[in-house]
Order: sequence, then C-alpha cells, then structure tokens
Amino acid sequence: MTKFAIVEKITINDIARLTGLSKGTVDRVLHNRGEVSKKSYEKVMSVIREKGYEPNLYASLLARTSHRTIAILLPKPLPGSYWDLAISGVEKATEDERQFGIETALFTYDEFRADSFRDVCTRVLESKPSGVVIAPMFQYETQVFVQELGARQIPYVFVDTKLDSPDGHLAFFGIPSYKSGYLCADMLLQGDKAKEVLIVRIMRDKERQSDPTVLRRAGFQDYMRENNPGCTIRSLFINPTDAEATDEALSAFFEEFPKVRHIVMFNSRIHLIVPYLERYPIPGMRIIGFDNLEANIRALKNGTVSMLIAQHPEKQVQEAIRTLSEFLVFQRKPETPDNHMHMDLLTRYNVEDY
Amino acid sequence: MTKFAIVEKITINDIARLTGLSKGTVDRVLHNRGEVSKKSYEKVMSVIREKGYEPNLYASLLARTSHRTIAILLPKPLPGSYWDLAISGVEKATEDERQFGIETALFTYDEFRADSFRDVCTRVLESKPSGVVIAPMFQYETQVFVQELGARQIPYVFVDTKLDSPDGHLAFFGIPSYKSGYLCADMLLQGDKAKEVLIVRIMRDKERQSDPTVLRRAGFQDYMRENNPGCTIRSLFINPTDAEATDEALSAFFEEFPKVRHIVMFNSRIHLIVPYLERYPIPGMRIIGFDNLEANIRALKNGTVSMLIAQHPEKQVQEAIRTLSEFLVFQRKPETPDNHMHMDLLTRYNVEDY
DNA sequence: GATATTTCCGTTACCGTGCACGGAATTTTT
DNA sequence: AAAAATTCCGTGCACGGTAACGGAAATATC
Repeated sequence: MTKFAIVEKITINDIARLTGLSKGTVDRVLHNRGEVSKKSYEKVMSVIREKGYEPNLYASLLARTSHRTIAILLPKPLPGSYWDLAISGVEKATEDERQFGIETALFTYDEFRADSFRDVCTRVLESKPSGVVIAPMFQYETQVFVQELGARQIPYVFVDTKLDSPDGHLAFFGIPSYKSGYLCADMLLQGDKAKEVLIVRIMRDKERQSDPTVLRRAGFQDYMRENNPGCTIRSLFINPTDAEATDEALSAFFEEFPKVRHIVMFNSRIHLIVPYLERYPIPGMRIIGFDNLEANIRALKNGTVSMLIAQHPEKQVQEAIRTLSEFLVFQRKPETPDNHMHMDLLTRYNVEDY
Repeated sequence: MTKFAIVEKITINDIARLTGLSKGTVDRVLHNRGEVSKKSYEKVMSVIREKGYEPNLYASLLARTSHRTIAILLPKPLPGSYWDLAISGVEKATEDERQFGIETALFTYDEFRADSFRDVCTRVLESKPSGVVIAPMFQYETQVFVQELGARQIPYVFVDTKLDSPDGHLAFFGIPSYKSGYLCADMLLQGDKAKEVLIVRIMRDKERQSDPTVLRRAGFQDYMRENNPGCTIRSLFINPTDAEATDEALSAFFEEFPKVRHIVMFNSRIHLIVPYLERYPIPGMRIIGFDNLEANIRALKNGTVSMLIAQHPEKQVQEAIRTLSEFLVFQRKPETPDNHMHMDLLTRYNVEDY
C-alpha cells in the first residue's frame, strides 16, 4: 500500500513563536505590507525558508472579506456559435472558482470592429478587475490594452490567439493553428491521394487582423505540397448570412468540378454547407470542419460531415480562469505560460460520450 | 457586461439568532447528532429550508481536525503500462484533493489472481477508508467486497469496468468498450473496404473475467459484418513476454498472408508488434491500437502506428477520486452515476500537444 | 416531595489568518 | 535633553463552524 499522506504544516503562530515576534508582524512580512524592520523581516523569512511555510487556505479565505473579480473579454457570440461555447466555459469556471472568492464579469465586443474592442477595454479598466482573460482579435489595440494592464499590475491570460506582449502574459491557452491545418489535411486524405480538394471560405470585409484560419490554410497547403503535390486546391467563397446564395454557389461549383470529393472549412461554420449536401448528396464525399458547435455535431452524427477537429473553446476559457484564480488566490504561476491544447478528433462514433 | 456574482450566504449564527437558540444546538441539528428536542429541531429546520442554508466550507474544514482517506484498488502496474498511467492520475488527484483534507492510499493486486484481489480487499477494509475507488477485474470477488462496503456505509466508485451492484455505486468512469471496437473498425477502414484484416491477440491463462477487449472485438466484428461483410478477420496470438517468438509469429503470418494491410490490437500493447514492423516495414500498412502508453506514443510519432484510441485511465481515476472527495466533503452526489468518457483519437499530428 | 436520571441546551475554547488600532521603541527635531 | 515625528510591533477581534463540557430543565424513581 502506498500512502499519499498530508504533511503537517507550520502556521504563522509557529513562526511567531520561533522568531519571538508576534503574528501581526509575521503577517506583515508575508503580505509585504511594510512597517517591519529589516532585522525582523530577515528573521521571519529565514524561518519560512527553513520550515517551508504554506498558508492555510481555509483560514485565509475565511478571514478575507473581499471578493476578487476576473474580467473576461470575448467576441459577442451568436447563439450556437463558437464563442457561445466559450461562454459555457465561463459559466462552468465561475462555479468552480466561486469557492475561492472569485467572481467573473463577462465583457463582449464586436469582433469586426476595433472601436467596439477599445470601448470594452476602457470599461474593463474602470471596473478595476483583479485579473483579465482576453480573446484578442485586434493586434494593436490589444497591445495598448495589455500595456495598461501591465502598468496597473493586473495579470492577464490570452485564449484562442496569443499575442507576444512586452510585459508578459501570465498564460495562453489555444491550439496551434498551423498544425491544425496540417492535421486536417492528413485526416482528409487518409493516406490516399486526391486530384482536387475544395476549401470553402467565408468572405467578409474585416477590420480584424489575427485570424487563425489563415494559418490553418497555410498548414493545409504545406501538407499538400509535401504529400500530395499533384493536387489542385480550389477555393469557394460563400456568404454566411445568405443560405440561398450559398446553395447556388455550391451548385455552380459542383457543376464545374463534379469530381471533387474532399471538402474542408477552416472556420467553425462547416454547418453552412450541410443543407445543400443533404439535399443533393454526393456519394464518397469526405468533409472535415472545425469545432464542436451543435449544428456541426448534428451533421457529424447523421454522417454528412466526416470529422470535426475540436479545439474546445469552453476548455480553453475554463483553464484560463482557473490559472488566473490560482495566481490570485495561491499566488502560483503556471509551469508553462504557453499551453497548446489538444486537438480533439471527433467522428460520429466517439462524439456521443463527450 | 454580465456578472456572475457571489450570493450572500446565511450562517449558523444567523440561524441561532432567528430561532432564539444557540449555535451549539443548530450544529447538533445540522449534523444529526441528537440531544435536540423535536420542537427545537423543527424550528431550526424550517429556517434552514426557508433561507437555504449552506455551510461555509472553509470554516468547516478549518475547524475539523481529522483527515479522511480514500482507498484505491488497482492492478499492480508494470512500468510504462496501462495501469501505470492510472497511478499518475492518483498522484495528480491526491494533490488536488489534499486541500480538502483528503488523503489517498493505493492498494495494488495481481490482476490475474483472484486470491490476490481478495487479500487486498480485506486489507482495505481493515484500513477503514472513508471511500473506495475500484478497478474490478473479478466479478464475484468484487460483488462480495462491494456488499461489505455497502454494509459499512462506505461509498465506492468504479473505474475502467462497471459492475452493477445491488447497493449501488456512487459513480463509474470508463469508456464504452463495445463502441470503442466499432469506432476502431471505422478508423481502420476509413470508408474503404478491405479483403483481410488482422487482430493481434495476447494469450494468457487467465482467472480474470471482465475483459474489455472481448467487447471491443465484438464491436469491431459487428462493424465489419455491417459495413464490410466480405472481409476476412484473421487472428494471431502472441506471447507478451517473448519478443523473439512474437517476431517469428508475425513473420510466419505475413509469409502466409502477405496481402494484409490492416492490423488492430484491442489491448494496450500495440507496441509489442512495433519492433518487427520497424525492421520489416510493409508499405501502406495501417495499424490501430489502444491507449496512450509511452511506447505506443513513440510508435505513433515515428509513423509505425497510424492511430491510437486513448481512454486516458489517468483521467478516469482522477475523476473518480474527485467525485468521491466531493461526496465526502460537500456530500454532493454526481448528476449521472455512469459516466462514459470520451474516446480520444490520437495521430502523429495531434499527439504532441497532449 | 426529595433525589436521581435523563434529556436538552448554552457556553466556550479552539482552528489559522486578516487587519485595525493603539502604544512602545526608535529616530529626528528643536 | 526634552518634545515631536516616525518607525515598528503586539494585542485583540473577526471570520463560520466544531465539539467538549457542564449545567439547567424535564422526567423518572422511591
């Protein structure tokens, strides 16, 4: 039998006794709030180092009256969309961290308008949060915001997209975009070769700069160049808000290129092309998309979509909040700041038990 | 901005004030330790119901001196084996739950000897644990053990394999074996047909009854019957402790059936056939195995193995311990007792970020 | 009705930390 | 050297719950 027992911990009273000081002084040292002579400070610190003091979390939380708030900045989600999944992660994490006196405040912005993001940033700063989670869509504006956070000593964590900042983020949670495109290509071809493949893309006039789908496409193309050089990669642009036009575009495409049997989309909207394909099924078609949206999963279950690569935004956000909470409560930093999360492969046969 | 705020909670002092009793009496009611008149009991209960009292966890844990121990029964792991992964989950969970005053005690037994399991069971009972996690390999012996646990009011959770017990388990964490075999077949064929496939099996004289590989094989065979009826399923038995004999067996097999291009193993030991296949590579071979053992992952990364279906025993155990801890500390039961966990598909391109 | 039992309940001392308050010790000023 | 200003430090209560202890109230015994 192996026992993983609990080691006896030292208390601030013990430290007070050992140093001949009072617990008030020990407390001042522990929290760096001054009013302590150098001599006393050193005495306390040496005992702490020697005995390895760890504060009692319960006593600390019990005694502390104030709650701390973590602000979360996400693109405003449409129902059932990618960011809607992230929100469910916020809710879950809020429950989990409540026990540590952590509250959350969700701020959403228009992911295609930089001014909307700027607005939200100032509102976040006004709310004086203890920590911030950011899904950054605008490089420059985020840089400015993050600099301000650094100046105010407010820790922040990135999700979805990383942004190297001078002051340094506490952590990042996302998936490696380039590699996900590479993986996508591998899963699409399954070791075979293809003559033609189709990438369905969404057109929009966008102010937004950091777009993971660009990197995914690059990874996809590199895989093709290396493993299937004879393949023609075709692109088709659709309008996400006009289902009829989408159907027509697809119809026209397949009239022109009837031999295409492989389709991918690098954003989370594979479900947009599903209605057409269900109405006019093409045997032997292999379709891969991204992310575990409800609509995507339905298409996966009924066989229209072959596979989904899920990055699980809900988990990313949850981890981000957990990390921030741990830092605020235990002042513990994550071992590795940059955490590339697992890309989960979903098929109709393993999606149910998720 | 959406706020997920913290609701104000009522304390036992509030209850004492509202009922005109003392907090000692309130405490007696809350813990059902008698010495309270019916009249007072009702007064307290009605206030609790009305105001929705929830105890303050920190205060409770701070005041409580005693620690509780969770016993964990697993097959004795060989280094780098399936059960070794589970152990890492035990270690992780122990860290996580330590903060709640939970200790763990690991008991291992010989998974092929029922008497070894019986021995361990009695030792577990002697240790008087507050809760038990069991990976059951022996149907009857487990039934007996579990009955005894029920009689002593000790909650227990199954991992890996479920066993319907009369008294009822608190929870179960595992993957659906039959479905994993079905999924495996789908991933092996990738929509194509095959003339022949090979199942490599391990022979052993076993006392053990509940073997998930049997169910996996059934799922695999059913998939084949439904989607690829013309396929011949061949079996090859190897000796896990004799690498040379394994190589010879494989060599003989491929001499007799040189056209086979699909191999699966339903246990976690796909790595056993890797050395042979690396020495005598066969182009176009597709190989699928189970579980994220170090050796398997190496073979996945260098391309010998095409895919692994991972059930992540470390997560199963971790969840099991967490559930038990939550029950002991918060007296909260899981929403659903039976939790089929996600079957994770690993390829060389998504295994790194795990 | 006095005494012995039993039932019931209030008091109190913790658990370990946070933090405000007031005062002692030390340094600066005059 | 005395007074004023700082610096430094100890005391004590609060946080919410646990549980032992002893005594008051209610009931039983003779």
